[in-house]
Amino acid sequence: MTKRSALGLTDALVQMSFAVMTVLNRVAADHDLSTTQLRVLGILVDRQPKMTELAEHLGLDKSSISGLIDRAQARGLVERIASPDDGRSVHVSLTREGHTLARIGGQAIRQSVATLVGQLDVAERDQLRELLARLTA
Amino acid sequence: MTKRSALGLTDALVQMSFAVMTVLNRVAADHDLSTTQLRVLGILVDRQPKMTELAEHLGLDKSSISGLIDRAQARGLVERIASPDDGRSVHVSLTREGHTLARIGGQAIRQSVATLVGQLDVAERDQLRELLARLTA
DNA sequence: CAGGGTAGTTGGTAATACCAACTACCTCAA
DNA sequence: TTGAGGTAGTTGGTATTACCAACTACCCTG
Repeated sequence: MTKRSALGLTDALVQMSFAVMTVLNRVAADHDLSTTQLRVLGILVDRQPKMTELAEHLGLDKSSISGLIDRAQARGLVERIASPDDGRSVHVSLTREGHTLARIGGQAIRQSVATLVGQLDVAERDQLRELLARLTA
Repeated sequence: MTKRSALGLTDALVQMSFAVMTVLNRVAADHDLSTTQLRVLGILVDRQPKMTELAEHLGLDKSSISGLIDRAQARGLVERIASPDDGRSVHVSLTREGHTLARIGGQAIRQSVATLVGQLDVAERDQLRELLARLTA
């Protein structure tokens, strides 16, 4: 039975996740963003999804996206672009400023998370990366 | 090689954390709780901290705790207990119902997270658990 | 025993996220 | 081709979360 290690693994994963979320939260707050907004920026770096696609990606209701994008747009971070194919659809796209902030935020996250994993040597990090990659696959 | 793994580790950790938070969120919602409330229950399982200690533990402002505990108390999940030592302090304690919900929630989390790590075999889980344990240490 | 510090609450604000209802648009079938 | 039904997004209303600043009640020290 794997019961003992399974229990410990869950706790470790949850604890780890809170640590990561704390980092994300802090990085976001440093730039006057919420974690969700920072996440949106990260998503938009290489995509211009429709509102609904963004909602699915984030696991949020589409009505939550409207306000989120409203605020980001008011700050000049994103643009709404009418779909040429479908008069109902709106694509969301980073502005130049949004791209800059996404890049800065990404760097800050990488740096902070790097601190988190600083305990591990290179081989262990590689091991961890591979194990995690297997999970999300 | 090195560059790819360095970038990939952060991304994998962040993605994993969102996956875990989604699980926690869903489990909490299943019992009409927020993630924070579920977390509070988890903390209180083996402690009766003061409000301020709880705030520190959660990384929240003490004023945020008041409302949180207000709502949990209104639902009969926790009790405020005046400190015998200090007339200003209040200890927070799970009620019997709160304990039950904490236990049920913990099981649900373990089960859902177990699904997340289902891709890994026993040896890999053990490896992952050890690596994560190293991080939080 | 007065003055300064600490614990917790209150009030006010903004953001997040939900649901339900709505508008505008699209598509398909009669 | 037109109208019925579905889809995309917004709006309005509500609850929660979390913050800060101001407040009350209490503790401790000089």
